[in-house]
Amino acid sequence: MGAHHHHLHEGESLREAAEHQLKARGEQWTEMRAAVFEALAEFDKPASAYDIAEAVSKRLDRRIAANSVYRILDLFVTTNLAMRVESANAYVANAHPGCLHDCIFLICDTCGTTSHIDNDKLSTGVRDAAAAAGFEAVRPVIEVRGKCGTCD
Amino acid sequence: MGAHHHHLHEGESLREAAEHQLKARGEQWTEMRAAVFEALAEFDKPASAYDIAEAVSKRLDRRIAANSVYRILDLFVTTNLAMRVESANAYVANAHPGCLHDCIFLICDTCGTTSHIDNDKLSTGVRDAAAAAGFEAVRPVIEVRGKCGTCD
DNA sequence: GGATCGAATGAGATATTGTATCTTATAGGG
DNA sequence: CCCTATAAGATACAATATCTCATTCGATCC
Repeated sequence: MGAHHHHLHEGESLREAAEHQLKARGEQWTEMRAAVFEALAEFDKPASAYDIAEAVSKRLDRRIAANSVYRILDLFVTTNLAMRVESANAYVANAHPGCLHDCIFLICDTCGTTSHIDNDKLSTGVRDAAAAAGFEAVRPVIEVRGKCGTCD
Repeated sequence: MGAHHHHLHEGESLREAAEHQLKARGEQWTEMRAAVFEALAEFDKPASAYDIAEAVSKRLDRRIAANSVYRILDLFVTTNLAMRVESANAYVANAHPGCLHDCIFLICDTCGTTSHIDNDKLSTGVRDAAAAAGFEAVRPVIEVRGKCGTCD
């Protein structure tokens, strides 16, 4: 388990935290970005860009193209408002946008539910192991496919 | 670095090791599978299924469809003859097919070259952290994006 | 006010990656 | 030699990702 505690935002307060974080990076908090973030945050599983495009299209009652969503998701990932789950080709909202971690995703192959844990000892270990091999780690990807507690 | 040493196969001897390993699993070593394995082993970077389809098409001088390649790659992954690099949607041949590890990929974002290390302490740590969160780890995915020694 | 510039988004095409289904070929066991 | 199971071919399609160019909208400057 991560040995530390975050204030986990949810609902309105999460949206506000995200807005604040994005603005702090000198980026705009537009209607479109708000819609993408809120749609993303409402999914209880990692959502693909197309899932989000569909959700946002409903929300705004007009068709939103995938490329717009990809652009915004890329921005969210670089500003730590969202994370990409590589092994699922999908995205999740970051519940504590202000806080930077190498996070570890646990993805249930049965129900698709994904949780994430932080473990600085492990992620540091991965970075160190890379460094020992002469490799400069920029972005560790640590994901575990398996079975969650409720699917046992 | 991994704290242990494998006999790393290469060229003909790697092909033979792969053939042996596949047969030991009760699977056939067909011309097609051999062609896919050899094409895969010749790439110095992770290869996509379509890259491989193209290479095999040249090698056999007839068009090989992607789905055949996917079928064979899936087989190779389940029999540990190859591994999938999730963050690159690509595959690499396993240089020591008889030996089972949770491996750690180091993928250079500059040149694409990918190496892999084994570190049982880390992969066990990841599995344990998952277990501590009530999650049954089946397949850890540990990959590091960054910059390799020669691209510094 | 109008000209201009840059950031954000729209529109659509296209590229890439992955699956499903149905048919045909072929290897091995009776 | 025939039967069956496995492998591979053919084709269509679905899902994911990127590219190019056009448009919109503020902000700024004149």
